[in-house]
Amino acid sequence: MQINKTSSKPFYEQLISGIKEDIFKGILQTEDKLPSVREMAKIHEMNPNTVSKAYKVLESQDVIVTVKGRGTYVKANNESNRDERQIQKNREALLDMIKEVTYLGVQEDEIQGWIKSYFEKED
Amino acid sequence: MQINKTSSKPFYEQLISGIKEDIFKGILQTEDKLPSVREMAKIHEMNPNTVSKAYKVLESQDVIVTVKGRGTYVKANNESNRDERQIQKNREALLDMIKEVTYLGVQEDEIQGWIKSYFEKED
Amino acid sequence: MQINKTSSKPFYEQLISGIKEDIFKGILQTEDKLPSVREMAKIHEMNPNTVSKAYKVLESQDVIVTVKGRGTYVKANNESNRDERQIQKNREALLDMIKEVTYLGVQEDEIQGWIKSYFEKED
Amino acid sequence: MQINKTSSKPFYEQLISGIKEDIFKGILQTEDKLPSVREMAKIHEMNPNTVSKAYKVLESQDVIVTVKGRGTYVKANNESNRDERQIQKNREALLDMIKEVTYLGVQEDEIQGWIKSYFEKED
DNA sequence: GTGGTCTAGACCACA
DNA sequence: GTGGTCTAGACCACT
Repeated sequence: MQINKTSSKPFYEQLISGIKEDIFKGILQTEDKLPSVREMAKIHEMNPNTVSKAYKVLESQDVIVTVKGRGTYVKANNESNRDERQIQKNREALLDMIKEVTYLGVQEDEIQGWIKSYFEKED
Repeated sequence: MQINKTSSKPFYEQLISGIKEDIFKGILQTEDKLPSVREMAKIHEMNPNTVSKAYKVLESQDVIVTVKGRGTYVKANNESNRDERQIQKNREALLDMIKEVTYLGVQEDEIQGWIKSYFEKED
Repeated sequence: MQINKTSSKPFYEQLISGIKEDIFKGILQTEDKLPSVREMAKIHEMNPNTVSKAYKVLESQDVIVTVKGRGTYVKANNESNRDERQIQKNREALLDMIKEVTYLGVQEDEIQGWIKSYFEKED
Repeated sequence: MQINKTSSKPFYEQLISGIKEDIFKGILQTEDKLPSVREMAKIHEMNPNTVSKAYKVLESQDVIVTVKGRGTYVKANNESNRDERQIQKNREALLDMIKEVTYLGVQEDEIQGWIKSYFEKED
C-alpha cells in the first residue's frame, strides 16, 4: 500500500482505502492481524494519531475488529453487507465529476471507454 | 439551483457546480448576465463574499467573465478548445473514485449504469 | 476604434488608448475636433460619464484640450514629451507578464519573436 | 520578497508573482515547504486570508500543492507540459501592452532592450 | 500546529 | 448600481 504524501486526500482516508484494497485483493485475509498503530505509523512515516483514526473508522464500518491487548484483526468479509451510505456518497461525487468533464467537452462514450479500459487493465 | 446548507460540500462549490449545470442545461446561455453578487447572496441567503469566491473560480476556469462595474456574464463555451490538462486531472480523480466504489463492492456494470442513467436524465 | 464590452479593461481606459492610437496612426490630426462627450457616448453605446472621464484623463496628459463652449481638440503632438511615468508603469506590467510566460515555459527568443512579428504585421 | 503596501497592485497578486519569482530563481525548490499561511501573514504584516487567497490561486495554477493539516509545498515545475491555452492568453495581453507603449512613443528596439536586460539580470 | 470555509463590515474603482 | 480587496474573527477538519 502506498500513501501519497502530496495528495489532497487526507492520510487517514488513504489508509482506509488502502486497507480495504488489500482486503479486496486478498493480500489481507479474514482473521489476519494488522500492524499495530505504532508499527503502521512507522511504516508510513505518519503520526500514530492518524493511523488510530483510520482504524477507528474501519472498526465502525465493521471491516476490522480491535481486541484490547491483542491487536487488530480483519473481520469476516461480509460481502452482502455493502455500506450503501458510503456508496451513495461516492456515487454523488462521481456524478459531480462526470458533470465536470462533460462540461469540459468529454462525451458519454469517452467516459464509458475510460472505465472499460480501467477494468480491463485491472484484470 | 438549490444550495444544501447542511451538506459537507462548501457553499461556493455547490454554487459553482450549480451554475455549470445551468449552463450545460441551457438555462443560462452564452452572454447571459448572472445575478449580481449581492443578489445571488440574497437569493441563497449567504454572504456576498462567498458568491464572489464562486464567481472568481468560474472566471479562472473560463466559464464566465466579470466586468467591474457592470456584472458577470456567461462566456462562449469553446468546446473545440478542450483543456486536455484539466480533463486529464479529472480523469485521474474519476478513476480513483471508481477504484474506491469497486472496493465497496460495486461492479463495473453498476457504475456504467449510473452514468448511463445520468445522461438519460439530462436529455 | 473598437470598444470591447467584455474586456476586463475598463471602458474609459479603452477609450483613452483608442484615441491615442488614432492620433498615432494619423486618423486624428493636431487641431482636429473630437466628437462631443454625448456624441462619443452614443457612438460607443456607453455612459457619457465614462467618456467624460476619459477626456479628463487625456486632458491631464496634455493629449487633448477642451475649450469651453466650443469642444475638444487634439493638441500639437509633442513627441519629445513622452509621459515617462506612464511608460514606466507599462514597462513594469510588461515585465510582470514576461515573468509569467517565462514561468509557463516560454523562452526569451520566443517572446522576442512574438514582438518582432507583431511589428512586422503592423507595417 | 517585498510587498509594496502603497502599490495599486493587490497584495495577493504581489505575493503570487513574488513566489513565482522565487521559484524561478531557485530560491524555492520543488518540494520545499512554503511558510504557513499565518507565518507568511505575520512576515508581511497582512491578514492570513490574503495569503490564503494567493496560495489558492497558485494551487489552481499548479504551482504549489497544499495539504490540509500539513502545509503548502512547491510542485514540480513540469515545463514539458506547456499550457498553451494559458500562454496564448498571456501572449495576447502582452501584445496589447506593446501596442500601448508604442502609442506612448516607445520603439521596438527599446522594448526588445527592456526584455533583453531583464533576462540578463536574471542570470 | 496546519489550511478551509464562512460571516460581517469597511473602503475603493468603474458605469 | 456593479465587482474587488482587505481585515478581523469564528469554527471546522486534518496531523
